[in-house]
Amino acid sequence: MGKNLYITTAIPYANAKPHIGNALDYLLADIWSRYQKQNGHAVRFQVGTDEHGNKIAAKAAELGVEPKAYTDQMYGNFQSLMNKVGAEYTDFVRTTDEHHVAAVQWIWQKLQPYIYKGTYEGWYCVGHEAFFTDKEVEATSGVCPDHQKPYERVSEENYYLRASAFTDKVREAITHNRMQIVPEFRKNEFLDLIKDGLKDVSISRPRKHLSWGVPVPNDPDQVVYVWLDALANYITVLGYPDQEGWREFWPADVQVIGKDILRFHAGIWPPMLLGLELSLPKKLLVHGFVNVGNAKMSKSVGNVVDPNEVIDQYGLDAFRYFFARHIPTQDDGDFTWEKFENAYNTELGNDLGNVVQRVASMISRYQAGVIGDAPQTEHDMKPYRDAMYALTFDIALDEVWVMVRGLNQYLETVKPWVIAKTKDTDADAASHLSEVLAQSVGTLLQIADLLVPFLPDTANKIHKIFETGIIADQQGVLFPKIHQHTPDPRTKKEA
RNA sequence: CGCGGGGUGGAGCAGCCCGGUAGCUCGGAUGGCUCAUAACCAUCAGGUCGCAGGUUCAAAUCCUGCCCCCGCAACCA
Repeated sequence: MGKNLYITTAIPYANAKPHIGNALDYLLADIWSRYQKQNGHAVRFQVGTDEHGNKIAAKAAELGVEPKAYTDQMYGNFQSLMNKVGAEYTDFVRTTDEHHVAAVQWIWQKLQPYIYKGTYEGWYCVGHEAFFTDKEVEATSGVCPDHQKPYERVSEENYYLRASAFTDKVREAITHNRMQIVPEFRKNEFLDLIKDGLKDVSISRPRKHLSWGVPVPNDPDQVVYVWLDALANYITVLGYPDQEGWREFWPADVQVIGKDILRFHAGIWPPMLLGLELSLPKKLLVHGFVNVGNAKMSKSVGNVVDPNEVIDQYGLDAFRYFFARHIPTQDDGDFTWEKFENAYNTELGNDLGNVVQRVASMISRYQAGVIGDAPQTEHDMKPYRDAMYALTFDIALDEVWVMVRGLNQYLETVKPWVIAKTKDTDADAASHLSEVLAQSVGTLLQIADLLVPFLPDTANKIHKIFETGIIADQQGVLFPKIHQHTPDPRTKKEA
């Protein structure tokens, strides 16, 4: 058995419905997790929701309920999305969990040597109850466009975390990949960002400006800033600091995040960990955004794609397939219904589904469903394994499809249907045919193994069909054609 | 002069580091086959490899200048 592994996903802010970006987090983490489990490792897989902060409080007030009551009804949306994308998570954390809150306060105490009180000064809008950057203030000529009031110069007392003290250690860890930022260009971006050193970060707010959050220990006027609170989830969910077991899983092997939150995970999180005398995570996997028709997804444009809709129409495995292979693991990707449906029909249907069908069908027809001995096939798995290790899941799937194509080409070369014509009169032909078909089954079973992390249901179905040595009854074909968004070739001919 | 990535046949990409047949997937055309989900297999379609120079026997690949696009730079998944 392998060692214990730990993977995390960003915890989304629970003030909105989950979207495709969240789904991507869960999917990538789940692929990695299933792959590791397949290879005999024990994997702990964290997910959760971030439930503190002004936006939550404001939304709750708007609805006339308590903040906690509000998040109680919101977090389930995320949980159901995780389940819907098939994420086999092991731990679900809410930042309003009692243990998490207590642990954050414990962490605050432990970090005391690196915490000091300072003054934050900036442009404040009373209507927003929030500070604005110089740039924003300048762009609006000093007047808040939403409230038609001038920004006020306000200073407030904050606690600060002395992140600057850890600049050298953090930079060194990133540079030498002890905390590896994947992909490399994100690493370089971040190193450039901190070339003048890490900045100390404000980690609290006066209660009058932030009412809904973890109270700062021993200071009733201050509330813990949400990022410190949120980042801590990765260890509190393991039971840190008081429950047994967390040491077996920390440091995390992979932390999956979106590109927008890299600087918190590379600039605040490591100083926190170092202050707590904990190891840094081994890898940060930074994925990009999903565009729709090359445009940014946004509610106002109305081009938001709901992952639930995709899954409901095409099935879970089709969803996982497209977002794993056609949205590059480490960069932005593009979704359109046409692209999706094309990939579904051609790659899943014509390539994979069809080749499974044709092999199964030949065995049923020529050998009454008896497979014979499926030999261990000897395809080169290294490119696939390398891609998985490099966290380029899209490339790994490319490799699987090389095998799928290869099998179709193999069949075309040996022509089992030709051999079958003489098998009744030629004993050699019969055994040759059996050998060829068994060989094909061997390849399909291997393909199924490689698909386990990506298309668990499909992999399982393929196994079911062939594993007993006799072709099982098939419940229809694997990926039946769907033409909702693309022309149907069967009707096109008539035109 | 902020840092970085990129401009390759209709679309999306690889190749460039280690110069010398321009490759892959999808789409299109033709042919083959009939085991299969109107599928599969083969071949072809001939693209100034952003522009202009330079180095070289030879450059998509190295050097210089220019044009254009994008990411980060700013608490946008």
